[in-house]
Amino acid sequence: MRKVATELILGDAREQLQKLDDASVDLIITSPPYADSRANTYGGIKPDAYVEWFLPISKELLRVLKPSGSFVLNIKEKVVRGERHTYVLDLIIALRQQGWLWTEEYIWHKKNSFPGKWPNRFRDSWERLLQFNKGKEFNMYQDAVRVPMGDWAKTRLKNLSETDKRRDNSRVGSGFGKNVSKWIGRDLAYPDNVLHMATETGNKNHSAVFPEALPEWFIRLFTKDGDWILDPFLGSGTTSRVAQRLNRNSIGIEILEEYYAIAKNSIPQSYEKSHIAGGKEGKEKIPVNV
Amino acid sequence: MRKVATELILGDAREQLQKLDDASVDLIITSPPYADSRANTYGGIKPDAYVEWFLPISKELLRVLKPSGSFVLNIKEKVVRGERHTYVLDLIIALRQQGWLWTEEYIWHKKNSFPGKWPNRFRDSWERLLQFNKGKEFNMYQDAVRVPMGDWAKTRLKNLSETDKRRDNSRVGSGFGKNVSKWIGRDLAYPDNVLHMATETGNKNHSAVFPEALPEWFIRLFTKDGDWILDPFLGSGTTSRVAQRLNRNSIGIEILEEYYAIAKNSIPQSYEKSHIAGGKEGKEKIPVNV
DNA sequence: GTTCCGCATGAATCGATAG
DNA sequence: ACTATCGATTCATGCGGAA
Repeated sequence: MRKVATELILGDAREQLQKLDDASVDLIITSPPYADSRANTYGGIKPDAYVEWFLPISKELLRVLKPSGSFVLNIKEKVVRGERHTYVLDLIIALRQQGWLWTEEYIWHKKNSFPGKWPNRFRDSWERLLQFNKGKEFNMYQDAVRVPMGDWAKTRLKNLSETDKRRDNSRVGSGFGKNVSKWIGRDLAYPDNVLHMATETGNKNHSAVFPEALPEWFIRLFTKDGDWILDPFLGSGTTSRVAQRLNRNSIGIEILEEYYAIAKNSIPQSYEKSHIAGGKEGKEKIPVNV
Repeated sequence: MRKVATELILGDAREQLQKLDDASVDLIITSPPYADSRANTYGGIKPDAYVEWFLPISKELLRVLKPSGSFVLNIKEKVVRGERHTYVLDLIIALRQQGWLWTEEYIWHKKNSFPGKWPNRFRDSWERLLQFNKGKEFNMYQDAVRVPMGDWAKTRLKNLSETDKRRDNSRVGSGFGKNVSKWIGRDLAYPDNVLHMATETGNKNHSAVFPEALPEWFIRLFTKDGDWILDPFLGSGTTSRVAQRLNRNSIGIEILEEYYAIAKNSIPQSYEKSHIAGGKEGKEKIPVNV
């Protein structure tokens, strides 16, 4: 196993990003705090102020991303007074004005979305995965996500429509081998831009905003062995954990000590630079000579 | 079987909509020509001019829709020079300024999307279904679209967990037994806002922009027997056909004679008013006294 | 060792009540 | 009138203990 660096930084993304080198990261994938959510930890950004809050951060992201890299943003707008708020739409438009290209919008379909019943809407079971780039040319390793083994294949098999699921259930009685053979027969199919993945809820040791399969899919798709991955809102460390497992270098920034501790404790062999994390020698930049 | 009216109108939506009464329609569901497509019918609207083209139409739609009605817009932005164009986002923002409320965005996941392979993107297998309303109160018949529930319900009913009991105890006034009775015999759950529907291919003579299951779902959700449904871009008649089958009155407008003919021939017992379709007596409004 | 089943929990939203 | 808090609603998932 090759050695990779897994930098975990405790601090505010707006400050810590400034220490990173220009064009030094191959993939940015993150799930920033949504408007008004996680108010007790991240301060609860107001919907109307969301774009204004995010633009200085995305400006730094634009600087540190390599021209061949991609930026994947997991976000969803909040419902305010019965209406979907437009701050995510406004953000997309603002990011384009900042210099980003809005390449694609993937859909993350969460089957186990938050329950509830309301008179005017159903459960919201999807989120946006916005892909931005610096130019029209970027690295994409499509073959890496059609590997028929591993979590992705299992997820694809497990998460089908209700109709398919019923068929699957009825198939279970007649033997599991039938399912496997069906998958193997289709091993040349590329995926589409709708990802079916369940959230990992609190029954695990740590609660993460997205399941490991999600960053894994994009890491495989947009990076190769030894590349650098950045998550400026690391949370409990999902992105860094997956990056290390896939043999990619990574930098994770987390503002909240509690989450930072969870990330640090759950990631084996992480090479942390406490002098950077402590902010004592702010001039030093990473990643260099790790 | 009750008699319903199925008006099919040959003409330009911008003109024909003016003949409809104020607040006379319960549901508008349509799939307008996307930018740059159907160039020979509506002149191939350029992406940059799309909002400007659509607003006069949506203004009429706002007028003819009942306060309790919904407007469901099936639309998808085009990829221009490697980027997703923002005209759909711009349209949402513009429609809000016009007075519409952006209530919800449903995702239509097309399981059998058009195959293809590109160096920088996967198959686009989803489309937006934007729901707009005139106010926060509107008709919604959620029970009409319930789906089979997972088998968890059976086990859940056997024994209620401690948490369930605690949650039940916190309910104001309602007795414990009353709550349990709500679940007994129930095998239907409410759906979420991601719709999994395959496109209809092959076996039909005409190509429809959406499968019958799609308007059917929204017609069941937002209208009741005898309500009025409008599709200003009818195409080959899918919306009108489904509306008639579900015993709803409907008005369909189509500009292209070829599609109009297909719709007319494929819909049995349709009560057309040729003098309106021909535009000779433009003053007459429908639906009245049908 | 398997399979089965109980069980807690979650980027939520609405409407009523209170300040 | 306007904002803040709170209770009610609801279902897929995966862990862990039991069969």
